[in-house]
Amino acid sequence: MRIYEIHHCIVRTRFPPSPTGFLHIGGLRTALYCYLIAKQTKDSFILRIEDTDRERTVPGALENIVETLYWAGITPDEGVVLQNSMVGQHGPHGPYIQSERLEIYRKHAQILLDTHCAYYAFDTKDDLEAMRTRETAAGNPAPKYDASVRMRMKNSLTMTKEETKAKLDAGEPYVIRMKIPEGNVVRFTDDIRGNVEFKGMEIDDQILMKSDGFPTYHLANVVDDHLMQVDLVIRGEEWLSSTPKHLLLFEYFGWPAPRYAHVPLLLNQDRSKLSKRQNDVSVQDYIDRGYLPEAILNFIALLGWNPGTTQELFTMKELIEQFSLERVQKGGAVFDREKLDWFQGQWIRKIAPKEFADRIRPLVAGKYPEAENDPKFHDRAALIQERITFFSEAPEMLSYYYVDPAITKDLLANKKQKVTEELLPQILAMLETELTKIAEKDWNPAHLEKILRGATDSLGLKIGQTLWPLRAALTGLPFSPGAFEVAAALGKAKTLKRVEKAKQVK
RNA sequence: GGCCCCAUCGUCUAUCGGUUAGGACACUUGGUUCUCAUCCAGGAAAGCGGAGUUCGAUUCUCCGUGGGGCUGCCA
Repeated sequence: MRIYEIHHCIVRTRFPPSPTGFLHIGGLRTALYCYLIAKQTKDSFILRIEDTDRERTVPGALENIVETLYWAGITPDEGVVLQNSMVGQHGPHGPYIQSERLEIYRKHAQILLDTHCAYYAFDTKDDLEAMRTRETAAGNPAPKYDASVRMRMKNSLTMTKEETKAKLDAGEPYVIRMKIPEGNVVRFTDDIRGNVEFKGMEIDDQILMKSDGFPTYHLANVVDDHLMQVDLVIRGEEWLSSTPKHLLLFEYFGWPAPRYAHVPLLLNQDRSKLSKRQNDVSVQDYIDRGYLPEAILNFIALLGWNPGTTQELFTMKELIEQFSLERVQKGGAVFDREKLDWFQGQWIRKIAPKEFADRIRPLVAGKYPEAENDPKFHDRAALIQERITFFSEAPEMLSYYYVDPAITKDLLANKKQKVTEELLPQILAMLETELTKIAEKDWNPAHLEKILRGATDSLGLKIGQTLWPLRAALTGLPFSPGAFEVAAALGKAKTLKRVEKAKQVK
């Protein structure tokens, strides 16, 4: 049971990745869902960069994230955008990169300090580690910096105002922690999970400002979502248990909280959280392997969401029309490469023939320069479009147009086709004489078929027995488009030359 | 350990108390002018366990069990 009917109201959403690596496939799905909801309600999709962890920020990650989003067609209306292929920012609530908003966070942390919702803490990492060791030894299995230990640590709640001020003035490093009231019960309605209740939950005195002057996710996220007027937060399930902290922060500031929707995680085959060890996790990996954005989008949209109908293939436009949080699954979804490949095959076949040819031509020409100016390239490409799943398979599938294939006896003779080595000379001889008789103007699949069928019949053979050696002689491949098509496309001269060559194979 | 979330074919999922539990991928059988692919037709394949509510539970409740997440001066 869902409380919100989200279809008819306007919803601003945001996707806030951390530039700690290339865009993650799970992140792409979250971004897609955010984008779909915003577009569905004709509102804005914001891209914000959360680079508050300076140690984990990796160079180039930000660019990759933005470019990959554009590759997928998930284009932000506001925030970090691409302007003339360069990363830029756009919108009235900027900057949209958190490291450029430090002053804003500092100011808001001060508000919390002033209202006694937060306090300074001077404990060093060693102090904290010692505390954890001590508490664990005392039988506390999960020590926290909460009310139970807070009063024994070095912070502005245990020190006098003068002591605190002296430490601050002396430039001693400090963090700002969020003060958590005791014994609260937090309830909220998640747009995917319904009512979520944290009973008797112990929230820790979360650090809001780190000693390096950067905010943590919790502070920055809440402040930005409010300032950027985000209506709906769609994020991964790993954030579900920290939502009470965020809700409390909104309460401290006196701001209305946005709605939340926690999407289930993507899983490995063994149902653990999708990991690098077992899968390609960055979208870049899939781009490099040649997956189409349409295939990736279609596949991940359906990992955790379903339309309620038997439709499997979706364009972005259809996803925008049909997507709804109500139909998002609560449980995690295993990432199944085989199904992804099926979508890839479906989408590669949907490409217009001309575009398909234009896409594969550079690849083929890279290996066989002749293809560059081949006037018949489009016809050749058309024959393989439904035979390949990736563009990268094209060069091999078209190789025999540009180079004479290596032909082996093992390929020419084929048990399954009842082509024995003894029969081979007879078949090849027949092919040569019959093909020689055909006039250039009649050199087309239909006529070739008519002649070859007739000749095969009169030899008392089955059509497969003549066509297999022909196709093998022409392509040198165990599989390819049909013999008639290939012969027609190759032309009479080349065809005869290869049949001739096949006769020489020992 | 604590807190939280989740649970239908191998996988992604439909089902909003009554169905021969449906579809898709993968698998498999057969067909489609020769191979491969496409396409078409068919097959095998599922409600974690136990109580309860109900005339009737996959569906509602509870308890187990299992899986996952969080429990950082990471997000």
